[in-house]
Amino acid sequence: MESPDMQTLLSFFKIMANGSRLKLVGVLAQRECSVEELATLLSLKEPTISHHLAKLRELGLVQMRPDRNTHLYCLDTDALNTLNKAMLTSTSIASLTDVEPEAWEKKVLRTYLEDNCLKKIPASHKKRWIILKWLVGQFEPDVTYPEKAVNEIIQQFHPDSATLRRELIDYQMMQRENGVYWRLPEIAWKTV
Amino acid sequence: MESPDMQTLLSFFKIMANGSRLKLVGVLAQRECSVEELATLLSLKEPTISHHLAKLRELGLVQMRPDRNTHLYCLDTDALNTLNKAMLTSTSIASLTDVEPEAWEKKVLRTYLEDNCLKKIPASHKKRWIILKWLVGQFEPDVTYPEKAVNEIIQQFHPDSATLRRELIDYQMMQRENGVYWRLPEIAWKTV
DNA sequence: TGTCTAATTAGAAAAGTGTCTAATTAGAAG
DNA sequence: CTTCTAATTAGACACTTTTCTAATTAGACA
Repeated sequence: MESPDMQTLLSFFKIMANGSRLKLVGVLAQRECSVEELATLLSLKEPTISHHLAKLRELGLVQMRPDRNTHLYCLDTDALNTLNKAMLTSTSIASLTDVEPEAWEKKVLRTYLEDNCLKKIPASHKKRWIILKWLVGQFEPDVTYPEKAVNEIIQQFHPDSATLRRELIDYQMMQRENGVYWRLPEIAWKTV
Repeated sequence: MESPDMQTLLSFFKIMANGSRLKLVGVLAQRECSVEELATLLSLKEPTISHHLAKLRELGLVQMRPDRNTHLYCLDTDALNTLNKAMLTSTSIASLTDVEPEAWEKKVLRTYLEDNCLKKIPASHKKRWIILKWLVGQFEPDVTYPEKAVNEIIQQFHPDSATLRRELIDYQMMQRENGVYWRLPEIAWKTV
């Protein structure tokens, strides 16, 4: 099924997000009306009605046909139903969003790393998790490192290797046994 | 089925009629996020995100739970689906509109009648139809009137009884045969 | 307890929107 | 052809909304 793009959906909401236009749609769902008649029904001036009708027409929601000396407007029920149906299921909404999903992690890394060195250990849990994720990436998988090697690698980036080493264990990104350390698969890490 | 009232529907549209909020919904449909994270993803400042989230919360579309030192927001998918479904079928829209359906006719009558007299015969088709509808109401149903009587009745309201009499026939609100006139049932009238 | 961090609130500037009046256009009817 | 009517367009004004910065609050952690 074809799902509407972000822009169409947004236009639809913007057009409908107005009491007067909503009333217009309501009246026109029931019968054809001239601009003058609509103006009377809604207690607004003709130009205001024209303006709203033009917006509704942008989306193809109403149609106009000339009749004698008036313009008769009516609702295009099919167009309304199409827009309405195609509209938001939570799944289709999700697919609309084209934000860079890793923007957040990148920003945290940019904030805390400079010249490939860790400026500071983040205080907050989530940020620390991201930094540790990056740090554990400095170790090869399926390789065991004696503690000394671990410290040396960490110290390339930050002097406090003791804290960071302990945190890697804490977050279950690495494991220690018999004095040697190794990387754990991502599936084992503590969730953020 | 319960259908939403005009006000709820309008609020819903207003809340959704904004690109930033639409993106927020999109992101939160996929996963929980903190305010700071959302700000990064959308390239906006935290207060702006807070502001939008507050609006989404008004409608119950998102929920918040505190976690460590952050607030995690997520989409209430059920609420979204409920609002979405309950929303506009063209029939439910029609039922929302509480405009006085006869406001138009009343206004035309008010415009052309004064002290129970017809100030002027409307030029336009639709308005003339409304005036004639009122005029024909001055005759009893199932009664035949000779032409002289018809003229006298019409002249109570307007001097040009000839034109108005002819129009009543034209619009098929009255019929004439063998020099007498009578009202036709509304079903027979020419449609406006 | 005090410090730090994330979130919220307050308030202001800028952009957008709804409605009006006045002017113009298009078309019907004499 | 001219006149009249309904609709539209143009332009102005008020109100609302979005976003920002600065200030405040609430809560975690040392």
